[in-house]
Amino acid sequence: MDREEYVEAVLRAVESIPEGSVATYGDIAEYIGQGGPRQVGAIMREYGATVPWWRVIRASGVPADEVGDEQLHRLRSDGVRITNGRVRLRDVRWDPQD
DNA sequence: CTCATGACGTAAG
DNA sequence: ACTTACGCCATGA
Repeated sequence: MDREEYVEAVLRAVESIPEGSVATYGDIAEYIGQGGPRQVGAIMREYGATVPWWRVIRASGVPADEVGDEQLHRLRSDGVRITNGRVRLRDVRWDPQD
């Protein structure tokens, strides 16, 4: 799998996250079966603007510093419960079969 | 080829 | 719960 294919795979995965669900960087990498969280983050930094980027968050449930509050606002408008600047992954974590 | 970097993750203190 | 360390590994200099 070359880089272009990898980029496409990441973007497709993110597009498939339904409203109301949230995935971690690691989830995306695992789903693709290639690379790791840092690679996914690198792709998001470069191409994230073209997909629902706000549905991808750190495993801790806290947004990446770069996006911060903007991400929390968008998630809340998706109907995701936010408590203390934090997403409850327990409740909303993406399941690829959706 | 070596080196630094980083929308990350996890363990340890 | 917070902070620090370290592992990770593709990418660019």
